[in-house]
Amino acid sequence: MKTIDLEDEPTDVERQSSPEKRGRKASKEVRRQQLIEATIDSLAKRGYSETTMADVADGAKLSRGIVNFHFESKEKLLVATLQYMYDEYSAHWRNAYDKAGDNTADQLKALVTADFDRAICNKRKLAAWCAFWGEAKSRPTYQALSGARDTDYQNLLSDLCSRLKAEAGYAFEQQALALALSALLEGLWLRLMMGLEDVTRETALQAANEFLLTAFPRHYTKGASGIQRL
Amino acid sequence: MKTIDLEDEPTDVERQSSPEKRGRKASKEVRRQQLIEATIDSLAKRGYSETTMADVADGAKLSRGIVNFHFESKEKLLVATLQYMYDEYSAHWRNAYDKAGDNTADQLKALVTADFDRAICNKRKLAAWCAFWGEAKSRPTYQALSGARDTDYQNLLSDLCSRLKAEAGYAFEQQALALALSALLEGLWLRLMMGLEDVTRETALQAANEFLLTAFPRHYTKGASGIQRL
DNA sequence: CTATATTGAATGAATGTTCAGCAAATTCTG
DNA sequence: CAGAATTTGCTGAACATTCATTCAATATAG
Repeated sequence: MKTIDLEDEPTDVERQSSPEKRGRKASKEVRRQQLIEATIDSLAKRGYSETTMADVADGAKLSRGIVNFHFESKEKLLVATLQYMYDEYSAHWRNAYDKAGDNTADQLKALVTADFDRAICNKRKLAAWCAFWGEAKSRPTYQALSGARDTDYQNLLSDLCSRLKAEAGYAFEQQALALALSALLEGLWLRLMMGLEDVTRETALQAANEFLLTAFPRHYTKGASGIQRL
Repeated sequence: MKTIDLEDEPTDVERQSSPEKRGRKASKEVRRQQLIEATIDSLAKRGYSETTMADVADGAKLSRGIVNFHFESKEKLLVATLQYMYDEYSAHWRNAYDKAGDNTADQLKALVTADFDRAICNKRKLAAWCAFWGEAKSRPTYQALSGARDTDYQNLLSDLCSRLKAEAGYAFEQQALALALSALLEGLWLRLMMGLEDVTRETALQAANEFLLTAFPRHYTKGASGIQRL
């Protein structure tokens, strides 16, 4: 119970896929990707306000002027980074949804579980998300991309809640509950990021499951690991 | 349904209580307070990374060097601002709790309702909170104060959930549910701050109430305005 | 050899901090 | 109580630093 289970996955450049292209002269896309990863690192380590172009360049082990070459400006680098995280998150939940099968309860469970997957839910990424959240209000460019849970996601959640309600005749108001659910997920992310109390990926997922359990008692039951579909 | 109900309360210096001391020479405490309010304004308007000492000084309609005179540095100004918001929030929920009477269900409802009170839950304050959240991870100084919902609050929520469970024999796991509830509240704040979708103070409160309704069906029922204790 | 990617020093703008001086308030003094 | 002396709050120009951006020179791949 004492170890915080939010370790980062391997950091830095080891992530790079094509080792043949590591030296001087890598393709445009590889460099951009490399710089975006370095940006996420810096956002996580130093926060938005302390992330400098030099940090990013150093993190990527490249020279100072490199970022302005591949991205036009700091602003554009950050937008590209946010877009990358947005796309990754988006692809992740869509994939989880596609793999979940036809059962509505399974689909909802899959979406919730996916949110706490190591691949997206780790200190590094959460810290980067939060860095953008902090700036989103005053930067129109960020706003659309900052709420990871976008309109599509929200609509899907709402739809699933609606279907479960129809299936089992729950009394809740579907729209309010869907909002509650997505806010809960985001709130748990925030808690994980803060990393104060002993909130771990596991306890966060438990809390989310507890919500499903109480909101949809006719669909889920307590299982050995987490919840099961009835 | 189209107007966003998140207007700020009167901004700027009009908030000041003692109008006699408005000219040159105000007491140390009054000046500090004035500068803290200007800081919140700037955080809300420009975000953390764009908030400068000049902005704050201009916002307070005072000279450039004033902040370093009353606070030693920018860092200390920001810490004082965060501390102020923390104290205010803390006093607010404690007051709501004290006024709620002896009934546990009433107390929990009062805490939740207090969270969406105009006095704390408005664009200006939420934006300022979020600005700090974005920096909290990389600044140890902020961490303790950034989670507005601190240990005391969390313990109280947990305690209330526990009592309600004992009263009515709910099946939920008390700790997970308490975490879910406080994360839900923070998540709703985040949503309100982003201000994209038509999430208003009212719909946010509805979502929170929907949670109480589904989690504690033996304690609450749908009422004319929000929920009622049974 | 040509085109392209990369470097790193130079530049200039933005910004936190300092501080000598000024002005209002307060205390002292005759 | 008047006026001098002192304390206290405040100003804004000057300074130093940090940082994004530029670009001429250089290295590498094809």
